[in-house]
Amino acid sequence: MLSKNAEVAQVLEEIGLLLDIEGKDRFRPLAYHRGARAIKSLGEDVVEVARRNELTKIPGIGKGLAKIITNYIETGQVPKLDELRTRVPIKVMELMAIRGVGPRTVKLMYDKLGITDLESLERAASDGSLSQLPGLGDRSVKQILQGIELVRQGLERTLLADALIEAEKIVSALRALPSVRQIEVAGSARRRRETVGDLDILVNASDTETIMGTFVGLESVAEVLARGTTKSSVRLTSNLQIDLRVIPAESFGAGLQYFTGSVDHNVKLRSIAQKMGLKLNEYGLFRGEEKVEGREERAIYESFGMTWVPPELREDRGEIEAAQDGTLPDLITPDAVRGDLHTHTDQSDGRNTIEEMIDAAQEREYEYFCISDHTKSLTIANGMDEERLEARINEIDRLNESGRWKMRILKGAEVDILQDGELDISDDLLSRLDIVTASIHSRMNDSKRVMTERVCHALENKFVHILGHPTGRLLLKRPPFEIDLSAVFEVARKNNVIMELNAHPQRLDLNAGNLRSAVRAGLRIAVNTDAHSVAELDNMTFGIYQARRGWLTKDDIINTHTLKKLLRLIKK
DNA sequence: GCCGTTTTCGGCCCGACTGTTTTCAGTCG
Ligand SMILES: Nc1nc2c(ncn2[C@H]2C[C@H](O)[C@@H](COP(=O)(O)OP(=O)(O)OP(=O)(O)O)O2)c(=O)[nH]1
Ligand SMILES: [Mg+2]
Ligand SMILES: [Mg+2]
Ligand SMILES: [Zn+2]
Repeated sequence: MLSKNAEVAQVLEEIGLLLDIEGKDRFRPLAYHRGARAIKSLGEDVVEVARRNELTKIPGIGKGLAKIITNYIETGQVPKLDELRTRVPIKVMELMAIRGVGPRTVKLMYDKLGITDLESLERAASDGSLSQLPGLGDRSVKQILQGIELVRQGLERTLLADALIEAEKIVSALRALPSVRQIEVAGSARRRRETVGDLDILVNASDTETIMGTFVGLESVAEVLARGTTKSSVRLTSNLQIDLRVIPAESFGAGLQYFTGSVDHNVKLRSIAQKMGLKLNEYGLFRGEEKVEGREERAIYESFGMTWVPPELREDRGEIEAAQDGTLPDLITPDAVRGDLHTHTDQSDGRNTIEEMIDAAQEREYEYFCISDHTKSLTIANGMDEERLEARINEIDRLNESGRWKMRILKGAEVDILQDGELDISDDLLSRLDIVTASIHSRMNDSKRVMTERVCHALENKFVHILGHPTGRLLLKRPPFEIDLSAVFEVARKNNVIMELNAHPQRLDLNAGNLRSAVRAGLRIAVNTDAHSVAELDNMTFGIYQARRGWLTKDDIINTHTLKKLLRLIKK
């Protein structure tokens, strides 16, 4: 099951690959690849963007690609792709997914041996015919056979949260080496993308030999993909790929800039350098032979008359222009958070008691903390009925009165939005809560129109403060349900409802693109952990990462405000 | 196909590693 964005990206990707293979034009396929990347990292429903007629506002999408996308959304058809597939009947997506196999190899294999898919390639590799092709020796064939297996296993991306744990292990192993002066995680992990394709690690060191040796010799390494003097790659037993780049001190800033990406951000920056008669690469910024900058990443941006761009924004979505104008946002930082407005206890499906959760919140020096267990229709989560909710309200009153905690404990609930958009708890009881979060937990496959009406209706309930995980996505598992977010935003604005940024590493919902649109639509955001245990309170960090990717500032986020201001802002 | 304080035409980022190759094309970052 794919989201529309993923479908559209795949269409563009496949056209790009087929054009690559035809080899007629070097640059046209690049445009399709760039378009595919742009849609993949859009972080907003492409259907919505198309409906607003704003596809060509996306960098890399022009009239041509916009037409293909619109047509695909409206009819499900892509004549250009059908035509290409007829001319070049190759399953490019699966063949080119093999490491080491690119367009030239696919074309050669097709022309000489009629290879069109993994199966026919495997046969040719096994019966010896493949190694007869020019440029393909026994080593290549062996690598291809291994590659076929990996493709069949299905290469998934990895959740940022999981990847960062793995990164820390590798970083600490390498940091222990005496010749290592600096070491940084770069790539999409440094940009805090919610999922990463691999880990990219940059080292500043004098002695590259020992570094590379240690790196490829790490216990978790399953396969060494490349080993050079400045760059090596391995695949771990977990199948996660790690790229290591070693760069000398005087180039470390340029190396970090390069290795952080994104590709499109890099290409744009390098083009700007070019136009200024300069050259930017991972070793520095050069005027002719002379290195102008390189040690400090910041100085490279400043050389272009830009302010330093926070890695989370480096996606070529307007950040370069904003850096030139000096109008980059002052992004939210973790220390600005004053409380968590969505947490669970063992009253519903949480693991810890209410007191354990409050103690943990106190340790995090919060000023307020909302307990918001599930309500009755979520039976699978042991949701509370009115009676239990009322008892909970009284309990929190007593806890606040006890004076055991400096922090204010807010009375909340995560109330289920029913099939008809009504809530499963009476207004009477809702009125006694400080914070009401309304969430969809059922019937997520209903049509877009139904889902939109359902959510909008719930937001019109005058006791609802926050819409919980507004699109219901589960990363690597379930795409967002279909919903017209612009309509939701409009109703939310009218009714003073806040959008949640659910900080669970598998949700991060709203995502970056939608956060940006929500704020543009005049809404505020609550960054909430939805913690089901004490440990999960630390997921706030991932929420802040995503908020930064959504260009959010402190003021956009409701739980950076003091208790007093918070309560005033949520008032209907 | 995209895009614009050097252009609406004519450019399009730049470098490392591998294999099989006699000097580099292909692939990947
Ligand atoms: N200038 C330039 N830099 C590139 C290119 N490809 C990759 N890079 C840089 C920017 C990337 O962020 C960085 C790491 O490459 P990756 O392929 O791992 O991409 P990234 O980490 O951004 O995304 P990922 O989550 O791994 O798919 O290397 C390129 O074609 N040109
Ligand atoms: Mg990467
Ligand atoms: Mg990489
Ligand atoms: Zn919840």
